[in-house]
Amino acid sequence: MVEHVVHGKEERPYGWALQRLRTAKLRPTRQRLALARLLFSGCDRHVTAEVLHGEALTQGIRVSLATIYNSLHQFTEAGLLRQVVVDGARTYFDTNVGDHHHFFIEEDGVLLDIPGSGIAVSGLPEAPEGCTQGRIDVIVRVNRRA
Amino acid sequence: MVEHVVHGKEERPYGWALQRLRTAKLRPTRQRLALARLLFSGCDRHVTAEVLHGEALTQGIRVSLATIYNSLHQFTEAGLLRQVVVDGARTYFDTNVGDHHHFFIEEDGVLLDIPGSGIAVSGLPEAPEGCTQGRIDVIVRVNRRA
DNA sequence: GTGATTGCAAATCTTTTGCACTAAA
DNA sequence: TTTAGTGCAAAAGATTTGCAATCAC
Repeated sequence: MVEHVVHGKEERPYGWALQRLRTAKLRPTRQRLALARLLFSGCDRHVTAEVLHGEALTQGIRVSLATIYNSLHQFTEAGLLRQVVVDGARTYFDTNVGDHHHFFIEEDGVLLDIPGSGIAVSGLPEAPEGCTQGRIDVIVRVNRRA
Repeated sequence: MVEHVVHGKEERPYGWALQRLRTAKLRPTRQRLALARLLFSGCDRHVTAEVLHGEALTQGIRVSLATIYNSLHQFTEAGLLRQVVVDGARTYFDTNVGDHHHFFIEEDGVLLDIPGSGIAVSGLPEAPEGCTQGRIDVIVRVNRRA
């Protein structure tokens, strides 16, 4: 049994998912561990509940869709994931919780990260009366060329 | 019977909705005319299908929800409305089709326009390989202060 | 054990669809 | 007429919920 899984350029100890769940005060159940590994072991990704579920089943991980939804929301609350809204039809969860924005390819519902460094939104008025400013989402919609 | 309806600072001839529908090549039916008046007679607004439907019923306009959805999409295709996605739960339609962005008050699902003039997004990379850039949406999420 | 978590199936909610009926041109 | 548009009720999707069974501690 391998002791590490590769993550982009760096490696992550196998017990990494366990640590993250513990830190997030989420009981490391079989399902949550498996999902955490699916989500965080590779490069950054954008998943929908349906896609993640399919992936889990493919890899022989038995999880119900309800648990997928629960976990995605719990991970999001814990700051391990970020929700991205681009398309009324489905919700995307992004493993990249850092500062960045998105390209959205409308034809095939694909999201691509745009690193946040370098991007600036200027000329914004201040938040409306009685409101605190939160996250700024920039979505650049793009279309496949004919 | 008044001959004009007020629209912000300017006035609009009563037959205005009719004109818009004709121009958009949409048959001016009783329902579409009524909805066009509800949508375009006052200030710019952000409506959901449900809200528009309720409003129509309140004013004694008999329309089915299916027709509301049909009309909202037809108006959007005709460029009279613009769809705004901020919240996976429902779709908003904006009567302001000009260049602008939005504040979104998460607590109560309210959208506010931010005039586009003056706002600039700098540092964007070019669209991904084989793609043409479309609209850029900037959503500033804000929260009610305690 | 005990309380948190899971799975299932049913429920909910928004949006879409099929089709007979009605109205505009 | 002729064809587009409407309403209804059913269907479709995505997501949530209730609750008994199961698991982590």
